[in-house]
Amino acid sequence: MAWNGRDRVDISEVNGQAAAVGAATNDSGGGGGSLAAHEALAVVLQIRAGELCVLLWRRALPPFEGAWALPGGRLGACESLGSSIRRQLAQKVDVRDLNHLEQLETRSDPDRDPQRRTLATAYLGLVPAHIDPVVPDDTGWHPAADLPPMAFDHATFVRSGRRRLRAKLSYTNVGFALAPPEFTMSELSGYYRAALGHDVAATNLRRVLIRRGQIEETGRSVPSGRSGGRPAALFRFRARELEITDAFAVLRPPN
Amino acid sequence: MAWNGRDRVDISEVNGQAAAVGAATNDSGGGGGSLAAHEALAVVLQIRAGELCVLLWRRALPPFEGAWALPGGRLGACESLGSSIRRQLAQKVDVRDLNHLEQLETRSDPDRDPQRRTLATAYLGLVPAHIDPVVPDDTGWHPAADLPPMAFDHATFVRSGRRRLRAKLSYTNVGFALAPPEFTMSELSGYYRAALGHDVAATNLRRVLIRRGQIEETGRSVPSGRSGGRPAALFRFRARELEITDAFAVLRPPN
DNA sequence: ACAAAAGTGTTACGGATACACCCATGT
DNA sequence: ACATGGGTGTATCCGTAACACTTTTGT
Repeated sequence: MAWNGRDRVDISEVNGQAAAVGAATNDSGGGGGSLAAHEALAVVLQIRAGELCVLLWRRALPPFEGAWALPGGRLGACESLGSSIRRQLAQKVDVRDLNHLEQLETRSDPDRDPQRRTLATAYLGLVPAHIDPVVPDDTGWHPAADLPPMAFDHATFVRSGRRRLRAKLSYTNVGFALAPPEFTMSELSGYYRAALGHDVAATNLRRVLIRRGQIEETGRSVPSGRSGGRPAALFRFRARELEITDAFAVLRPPN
Repeated sequence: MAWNGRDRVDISEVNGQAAAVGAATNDSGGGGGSLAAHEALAVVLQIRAGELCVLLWRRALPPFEGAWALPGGRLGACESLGSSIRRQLAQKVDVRDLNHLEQLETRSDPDRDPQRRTLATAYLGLVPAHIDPVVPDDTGWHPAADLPPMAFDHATFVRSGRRRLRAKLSYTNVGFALAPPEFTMSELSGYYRAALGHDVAATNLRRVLIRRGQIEETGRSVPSGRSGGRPAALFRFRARELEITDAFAVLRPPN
């Protein structure tokens, strides 16, 4: 079946002049469109004690009483989703030192919240390893690989964030968002190991990241520990913004 | 500053029992949260005449009168964003033969729509090259690399969709969504060339895709044209669902 | 026979991994 | 001296790009 005139008016009503009057009332009914609650959530990840952890808070009230949930909450009337999640992380869990924040995805299943229709847009936030934010009592870090019982569809957001981080570690410089300002190569390979879930040889990691221009030597080094060993050189990431350093290696343009 | 009790109640109000009564009224005001209009949009791409094209319709009314816009519209009360955009593409522009549909991103800038607060979630839809949907008069295909004047932030969604397609061509089997059920290797390399924006040698493309198990020979071939030449073998994609066929080649697990 | 288009074989090369070996320090 | 951990050099391997060559058809 082809398009009919009436449907197209739909679009004009939304973005056009017609929407200016009475929009809030005539929308809530049928298929024409509805106003829905919208919340911003964050999958905040940090490497803690050699393990990739996610920040969760424990719900005290139903639904999902006692289950763990992602920090976040309702979108304000005059803010974007990005600034909303930044504000809420700062206010509610005292997380201000995100080195990186990016949008993950939006879930819209009508039944995802049993109480009322709520859309949720999740963000991936990364906290560098040297920061230890003071979080509320009901809030804590949990291994991202071994989640406690989670509320709503929040577990799927966490898995999505983990996947995103793992993928980006291999073709971008996101590492900067996991590491402190300066680090040794064995520390860095520890962060990579925790995030990727498998061993990463420090010696080759160094070459890969230097070849790509992601890291550089600071010139300084840390003294060796009590068991001896050569002092480790200190490195830093050259950029503090996300960059794609290894655009896909296949189907690349001819010379 | 650390968390204070009042803020946390926010979250509970949203997802908890407190929200059951009076939510629609007490939300629209301050920073506590608001109900917003939400629309689903689609960046529908197809290779047409050797060029990557996007489906747009021309706005007849302000705002952005005369500018081109992505198809889509308001989210219905009882549908998810994915089913909403499928419905609207079928109803409004008669596009039913999407081989692939995936979410791109959600934009929430309060000023993105000058008339009223509207969030938009864009999807990437791919139509195979052998289909020619009957679209309304005000709707047409435009080269994705050379967009006409676009309404709202829609141009940024198109660029985002193009980037996504290009990236996924190199590490997934999305090609299946651009190509007809059967194709010759030179046809396929034409689709890749159009989508990637640079030459793709058919001879190597074949080896790459066969090595990865993406395509296989059908056993049949097409007769050569009037200018002669060896008949071309016909291939097909082995899967019709998105698969990651080349997980990132670096920082891979040790043997 | 010749031109045209498809397909195959072979080489070259870029980039990563693996691993042996060398360096700097503490005890 | 020797143990310990960091750093360098080098061999190897994997997969793709490039390109010459062969195959199959039409005129």
